Amino acid sequence: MIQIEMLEKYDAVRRLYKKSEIIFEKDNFATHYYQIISGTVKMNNFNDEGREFVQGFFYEKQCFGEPPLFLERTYPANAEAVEDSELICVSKANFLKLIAENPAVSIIMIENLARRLHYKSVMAAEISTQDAEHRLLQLFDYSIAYFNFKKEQEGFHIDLTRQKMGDLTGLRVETVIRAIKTLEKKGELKIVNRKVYR
Amino acid sequence: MIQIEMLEKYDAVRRLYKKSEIIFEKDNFATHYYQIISGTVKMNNFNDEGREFVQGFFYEKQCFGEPPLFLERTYPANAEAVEDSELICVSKANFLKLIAENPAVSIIMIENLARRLHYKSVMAAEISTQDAEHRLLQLFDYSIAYFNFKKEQEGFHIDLTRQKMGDLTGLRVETVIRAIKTLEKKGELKIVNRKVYR
DNA sequence: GCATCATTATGATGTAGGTCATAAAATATT
DNA sequence: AATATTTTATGACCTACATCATAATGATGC
Repeated sequence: MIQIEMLEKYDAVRRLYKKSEIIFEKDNFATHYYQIISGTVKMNNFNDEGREFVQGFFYEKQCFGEPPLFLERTYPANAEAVEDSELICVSKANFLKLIAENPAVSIIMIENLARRLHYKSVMAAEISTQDAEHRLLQLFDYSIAYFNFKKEQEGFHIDLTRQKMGDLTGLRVETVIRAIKTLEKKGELKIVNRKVYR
Repeated sequence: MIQIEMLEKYDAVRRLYKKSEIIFEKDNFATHYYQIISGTVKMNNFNDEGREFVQGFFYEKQCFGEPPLFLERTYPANAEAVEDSELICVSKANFLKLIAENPAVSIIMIENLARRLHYKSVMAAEISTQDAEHRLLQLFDYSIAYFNFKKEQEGFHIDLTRQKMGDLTGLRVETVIRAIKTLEKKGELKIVNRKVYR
């Protein structure tokens, strides 16, 4: 999102996080801006029974967890490294200074927040009123547009495990497995070698 | 959000919308920035069976539907006047010009988007993994902080009909009615004269 | 090359919340 | 004041998805 050179002018610090390491936790106050240099990060919530819901996955060059920096609020979810990852972070004060001093960055930040809000609006409507199959198709079509899924012979390869699909749609693995099989029969997608193509 | 005088410098136009009138529809391209002078607006989606999901209610001085203006995307939901309302709107081109020329407005826009993204993150996790009672309590607590609900003797008056509570949480009216009665028994809220207090 | 763990898979059973029907109370409209 | 509409309410029944059990397949590590 933001140029690394720019972040470095505001005393950015690099740090390595190991797979499964927690970056920040729900209900804590936001103290830093985080951007991914390499690796993958997910933001998630757990309900009272320990069931996980994934707010989203974040990849190289993307930032995450900024909203609370702009509000007097805590994080709405946890952030965890999905694989070994290198992050670059800037303190809240420096980050707000960076934004204030660089209007061009504000615009980037607006576009970024707008994109995420758009995704959440679409998925919120799906999750609350649509059935399992519909939710999954929506997730796939959205993921194709947002993540860097590759077009192969069979179509776009939806590079997510059944479990992750469930975590992103609020469904259980078994339901996902059954739903995508039905969708295959209906011709909405293809399953080749256990991989899902749309 | 944005000062009316500022909007007028960019050729803002005022317009009255009658109760139930549609302001814009899902899947259309965004052409204007909208801000409420008076009245109430809701953004909603309908699933295949015509069931409604309310993305949010918007009141005086608030704006809505900006994300697609910053992206090359269509609206993720419809916007409808809940009561007779007066809106002020600015064309997309003028709005982007306004943002570019007024860095202070960018910051306001960032805070605004951040707040809505925060709300959606909290509700997404609730809706996808938590039970009816939990979802409703979360909605109430969030609404108290965001909307202008008043503190009365019995507590904060949750000024939403059962139907609206359902539309915002993806639950049916009957489920809402039953859940809030159980919550009253559990002492989580009070119901006096059919009004809900928390 | 074997052990461990993650992922995909399938069947049986359970349950929260949806659906449908019906009605009383409150509010809006004429 | 009479009528229509909306909101709150309750009971009976139904269904989509969750849960639990069990296993085969594939990936990762030592």
